[in-house]
This record gives sequence, C-alpha cells and structure tokens, in this order.
Amino acid sequence: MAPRTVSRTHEARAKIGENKRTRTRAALIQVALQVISERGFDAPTIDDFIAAADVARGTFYNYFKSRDELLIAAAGHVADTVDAEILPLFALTHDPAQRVAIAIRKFIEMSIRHPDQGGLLVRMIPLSGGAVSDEMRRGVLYDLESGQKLGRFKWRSLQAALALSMGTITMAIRAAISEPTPENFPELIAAMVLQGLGMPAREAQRVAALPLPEPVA
Amino acid sequence: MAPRTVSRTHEARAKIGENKRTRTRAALIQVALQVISERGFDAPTIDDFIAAADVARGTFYNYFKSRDELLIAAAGHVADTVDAEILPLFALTHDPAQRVAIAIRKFIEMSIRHPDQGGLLVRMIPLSGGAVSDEMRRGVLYDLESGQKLGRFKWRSLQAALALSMGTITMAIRAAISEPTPENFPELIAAMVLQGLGMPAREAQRVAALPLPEPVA
Amino acid sequence: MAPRTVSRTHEARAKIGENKRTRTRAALIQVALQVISERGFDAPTIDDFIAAADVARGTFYNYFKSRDELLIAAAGHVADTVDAEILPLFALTHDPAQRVAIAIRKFIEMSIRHPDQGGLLVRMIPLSGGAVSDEMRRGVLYDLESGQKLGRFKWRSLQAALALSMGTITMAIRAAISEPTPENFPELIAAMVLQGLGMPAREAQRVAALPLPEPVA
Amino acid sequence: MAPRTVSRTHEARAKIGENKRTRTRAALIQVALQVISERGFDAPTIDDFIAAADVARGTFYNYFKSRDELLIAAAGHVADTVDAEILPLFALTHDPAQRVAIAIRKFIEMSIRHPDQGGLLVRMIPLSGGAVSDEMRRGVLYDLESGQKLGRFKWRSLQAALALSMGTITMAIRAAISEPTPENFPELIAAMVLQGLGMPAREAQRVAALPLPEPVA
DNA sequence: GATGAATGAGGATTCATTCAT
DNA sequence: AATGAATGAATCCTCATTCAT
Repeated sequence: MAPRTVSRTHEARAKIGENKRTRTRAALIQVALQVISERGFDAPTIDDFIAAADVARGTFYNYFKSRDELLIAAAGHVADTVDAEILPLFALTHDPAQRVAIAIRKFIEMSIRHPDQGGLLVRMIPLSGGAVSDEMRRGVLYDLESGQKLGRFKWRSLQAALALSMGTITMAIRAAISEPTPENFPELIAAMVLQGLGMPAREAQRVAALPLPEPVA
Repeated sequence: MAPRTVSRTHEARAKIGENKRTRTRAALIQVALQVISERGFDAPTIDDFIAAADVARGTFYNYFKSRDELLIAAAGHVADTVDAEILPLFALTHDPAQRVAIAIRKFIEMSIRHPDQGGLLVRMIPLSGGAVSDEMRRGVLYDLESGQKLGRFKWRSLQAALALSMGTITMAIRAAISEPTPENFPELIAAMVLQGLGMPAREAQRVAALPLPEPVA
Repeated sequence: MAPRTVSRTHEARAKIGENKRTRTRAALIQVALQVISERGFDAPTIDDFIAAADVARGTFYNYFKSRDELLIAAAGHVADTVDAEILPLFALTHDPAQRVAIAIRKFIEMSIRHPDQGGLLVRMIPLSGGAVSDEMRRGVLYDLESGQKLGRFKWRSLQAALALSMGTITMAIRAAISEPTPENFPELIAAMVLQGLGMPAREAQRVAALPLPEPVA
Repeated sequence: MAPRTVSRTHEARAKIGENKRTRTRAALIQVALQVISERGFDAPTIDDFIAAADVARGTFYNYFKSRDELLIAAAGHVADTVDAEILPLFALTHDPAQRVAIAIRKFIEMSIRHPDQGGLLVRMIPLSGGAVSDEMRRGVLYDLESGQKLGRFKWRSLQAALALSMGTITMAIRAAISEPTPENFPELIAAMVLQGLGMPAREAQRVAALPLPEPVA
C-alpha cells in the first residue's frame, strides 16, 4: 500500500498546513476582537494586534494586506456567528413579526454575551458600505415588506420603517454593550420596534416574548 | 477713496481685523463640517482641512491649537445651530409628545437643509459624550419620563425608550442625508417613534403632523 | 509708503521662501549625486540621503515622493547641465558631423569632470523609459539623418547607426568614469564613431579634433 | 505496470531523482532568465522567481543558497550558451577582423533567438565583473590588439576601441530584443564596428558578410 | 526532497506640530 | 496675522531567509 501511504502523507501534510494557516488566521481575528473591545476601534495599530497575537510583523501581512482587511475579516466572522444563531430559528416560522423579533432579540443577546463582537458589528455598520449590515438589512427589508402585505405591520414609509428598525437595533446594542441592561432588554426592544411598525401593543409584546430555543454554542 | 482709508479709526481697523479673523475661523469650521461629514472624524488630516479652506498650515494653528480643537469647535457650531432652531420651539408647548415630535422633525429637517451639519451630528451621536448629544439626551430623557408620568407614553424601560428614540433619529438623519426622502419624512419618523413609545397610532400621527413655525435662517 | 512696504514685504517673503525651497531641493539633488558616486546607485537609502543633506526625514518627503523621484530629478539636473553646455555650441554649426562630434565630446568631457553626474546619466539611460536619454536620442537621430542626406555619413541602417552612436557614448562615459583615460579620449571616441558612420578616417579625425570653446562654469 | 515499477533498480530511481533535480534546477534558471530580462537584476524578488517557476519557497532554497546564487547560476548558464555557440567558430579562423565580426554577429543572432539570454547579457555587460563579460572582454581585447599588429585595424586608443566594440554590441542587442530589426542587422553592426576600428568600408562590409556555419541547437 | 508558515531587520511613509520670516 | 519649510515620532510595509512538518 505504498502509494496510499504516500498519498495520505501528502494529504495529511496539506491538511496540517491548512489547519495551521486557519488557526493563525483565526487567532488574529480573535485577538482583533479583544483588542478592539479594550482599546476602541481606531486606536489599535497593527503593532498592537501582532503583539497581542504574539506573531511577527511579517506574519500579519501573510494573512492580511492591511489593518482594515483584518477588521473587515473580523466583522465577517461576527456576521457568520450571528447567522449561525439566527438562521436555524428562521426555519421555524414565516411570520414576519416573529422573524423581526427573533433577529432583534438574537442580535442583542449575542452582543450582551460577546460585547467585543457586538461592538465591532455596530462600528462596522456605518463603515465599509455596510458589507456586514447589508445582509442584515436585506433580511429586515424583506420581512418589513411581507409583514406589511400580511397586515401584521402598518408602516407608511419603508424608508422610515427601516430607519426605525436598524437605528433602534444599533443603539440598543450600543447600550447593551456599555451599560447594564434588564434581563428582558432584548424582548423589550423587539416589542417597541414592533409597536413602532404599527402592531397593537399587546400583540407586539406577546410576539416579542415568545420563548426562544437556547443557542447550542 | 484714500481719505476715507486714512481716516479709518483704530477701532474700525480692529473691527475689520476682527471680522477677518472671524471669517477665517468660520471658514475653517465650515470646511471642517463638510470634510468630516464626507470622511468621518478620523480620516481627514490637517492637510485636508487647510487644502479645502485654502489657507496655509500656519494659519490653521493661528486659529486652533490642534486638530482636536477644530473638531470640538465644529461640533460646538452644530450644537449652536441646533439650539437656535429647536429651543425656541420648545417654549411653545409642554406636552412631552409634542416636544419629542418637534425635536425629531427639526433635527431631520435641519439635516436635510444642512447635510454637513447632519453628517457631523450623526458621527457625534454614537460618541455620546459629545456636547450636542448630551444636551439632546438630557432633553429627550426628561420628556420621556414626564410623558410617561402624564400617561402619554407607555414604555416599559427607559433605556429601551431612549435607544428607540436616539437610534431612530440617527438612522433617519443618515438616510435623509444620503438618499432622497419623501417630503413628510420627518413627520413619518416622529409618528413611528411616538407609536413605539406606546402612543395609539392615530394620536401619534396627529401630534407628529401638527404645523410647525418655519425656521428663520 | 506703507502700502509699498507691505507689498515689498510680501514679495520679499515669497521670494525668500521660494529661494529656500529651491535651495533645499537643490541641496538634496546635489547630495544625491555625491552619495551615489560614493556608494553606488542601488545601495543608498533615503536615510543616507537625508543624513548627508542633514535634513529631517519629513523634509525629504516635502520635496520628493520617493527615492526614485529624487534620482530622476538628479538625472534631470545632469541633463540640464549638459544641455547648457552643448546647446550654445550647436548654434555655431549646422554640419551634422560636427554636431555629433560636439555632443560626444561634451558628454564625455562632462563625465570626466563630474564623474558622479556622468555615472548617474549612464545608469538612468536603461531606466525611466529614457526620460533623460530621449532628448539626447532625438538629437542624435536628427543629425544622423541629415548627415546622411548631405552625404557626410554613409550608414546602411538607421537603427544600426543609432546603436553605434549611443552604445559607444555610453560605454565611453563608463570608461571615463572608472578608469584613467588619455586627455584626447573624447576626440578619439568622436572620431571612431564618425568613421563607423562611414566618414573617411582622415576627415573624421579632423572634424573630431576641431577646437571647442571652453565651458564657462 | 506494477512489476516494472517494482523492478526498478536503485540506480534507476537515483537517476530519475537526478533528472528531476536537474529539471527543477534548470526550470528555476530558465525562469530567472525570463524574469531578469524583463525586470532587471534588482527588481525581481524571490517571490517572483518561485511564482514564475511554480515551486514552493523552500524548494528554491533546496537548490540555491540565496537569491544571488540563482543570479550567478543564471549568468553562468548564459556564459555556457555563448561559449557553445561562438568558440567552435573561432577555431575556423585567426583573422582578428573575422573573429570580431563572428563574435558580434553571433551575440546578436543569439539574442534574437533567445531574448531572455540576450536580456541578461545586456544587464551584465555594464556590471563588468560578470563572468560572461570578462571572458568576452579578454577575447575582444586580444583580437583588437592582434588586429592592430597585423594592420587590419587602425585604432588610436585601445580603450576607445573597446568602448566602441562593447558599447555597440550592447546597444545592438538591446535594440534586437525590443524592436524588429532587419534580417542582416548582425552583419550591419559588425561592418560598422570594423569601419570604426579603421578598416576601409568595402573590406569591412565584405568580412562582415562572410557566410557563417549555422548553429546546431 | 518538497512544502509553506513564520520571522524580523531594514526601509519607506505619514502627519500633527513648531517656528523663523 | 499669514505663511510654509522643517521636524521627527509613530507607523506601515517588504522580502530574504529559516525551519518544522
């Protein structure tokens, strides 16, 4: 079985290389989230990142062409994390009101659990043409429109409805990161947004308080 | 006109100088608003400011001790503008719902008329420590609480109510600056926020649509 | 005369500034020629140049965007120097053979007198798309063609004639810089090129040896 | 074909390895010639070489201890090529004029056929310390002097004669690489050089046009 | 042997601020 | 007051070379 051995070796080596590369990259991204949460978004230099990750200057550039590229990658990682939490829940219901509530609650919950990631998310929304937020935005847009068609929402301007939703989420995340918030803060925010979108208060509060399966990770 | 020139008093000269000084300073601030609104707080360099204002490097430092000082002055200018526009209207009513609606409508209107100032505003609000946002925040806080006491609002968490208000305003200004918006956008936003705060839809829309005295400038 | 004083002051200041700027720029170029002659073309870094010129790092970048830009400017300076020497002499004759001889002799003489400058010239010819050499090349081209028409030259391929002229000049400058050469080296080179271009040996040597007005500087 | 594979002797395997080793080494040198011919000696990085050769970084260092070693090997390869083409022809005649003509024609022809090698040659000649140019230089020197003794040449300065020969060859190769040239370009150049060295035009052109055995490779 | 991740010294570049004119 | 040349600390970026797998 010599050939197999040979080929396995090749594969194995490739895989090890692959793993190491992936690990270093992941470490840099992880470290970036930490450092940003500690020292803010603008202050940290490439030097700070590599010092925290304990890699050489050149190693950084083996993975990212610039500071910005690292930050974007980090934001992408956060987006993936959020997606992984929200998408399974979206499979459970097609009620736009519920979906909006789920997204809002999950985003805020995640930001409370991982303030670094929430912070980065919020900082990236204005920046980068919204690479991160775009996906979120598209999802929200879709639910706002179908909710209107189904009579769940009663907004009079899509632009305004979008501003309400995105603005409130953003500011709520910001609050959740920097101040202590009540345990049901995510639900409270979700309910207010639904009310703002035209749902009766009682129904909004009911939908916003529906039990949610716990995240696995 | 030589005689007139000669006969100019010291005072007159001082005043002319004063005027010029004021004008250059104002020009620098104006230019700063533009540049910041386009490129954010951190990106622009002093070179960008002096190039846009077409003054020499040294001149800049005759007016501002540092880059930060210009930024603060620019923010202060926006605060003054806001004060001049909104405070007089606040004298007209003590209904918290009306006051919140007035503030929201005025902020957005002003941002449409002076996108540079709106842009700076939007950049400052998240910093939440900026003079503008603090004052605004206090005002909003006060109205939210008294509105609750008077039964006009029915929020369940002050933090959440604040996030809804501030977040929606911020995002609405952002939209108003960068996209065309319907003429009644300010009112629409105001109505949605009031609904979110627990007012019945009909009443929210009525209050948000009350006629407003035109701004002077 | 206050106004006049004021305006003279303005002019004077502008002029002083202008002078200073010009002087610093010239100093950097001068220093570049020196440093290159001492340490070669490739070795010196920007640090070496600014140390030799005794200016700050930032000052360098006030004048040149990159190391290459300095080198190109230095080469341009050399080209100007040569032009200043050759052009007046070109006014004295329209005989293409004489003009070719003058150009060759002057380039080599200059390189013997200022080896730094000659060296830079030779190094820049392959580089920079020939910004430096292009002018020279055009001049030579013109004289080669008109010399042919007038029956002074008898080459059979313009390309080949150009290769002979430019190649020989380049290599002669190189030799003149790095080895001791006989006093009449410039004339010898000129004569050989004219022979190569098809002039009879005797006539070539006569034209190449015609007395030349001494340079002023 | 398993049996055959199995029955392969150690020697055979060694030879295959040897071949592969030789091939990879040759590929690196070949690629180096290309890259150097295009971008010069200094510009290309090891990354450029390994990317063009499509080998891993470590593989490069299995064959060459340093970047310089590759450059030297590449130059050696060109030297070998030149030797193989020109030396056999030198056995055919002892007339210095013919030998100079042969060398010139062969160098240019070879550069047209193998532009990469010509490019490297041209880059090396000015360095004059390169193995190729030294050998060539010695050969040319010898022929120039014996040609003078035999009355075939009539130069007045060996230095100048050398500059004419080497400079013209260099520039002619450069032209032949980068522009289309007439078919008899090598002969034209050879004739001009011989004329420049003092041979009568008619005789120079005759010698330069003598038929040459075709190269084998 | 082949691989490619990691290294870090060497150099390039920016930009807020000072200061003589 | 206005000017703009000069400064240099802080930071970025490249690339030849090493070495564990």
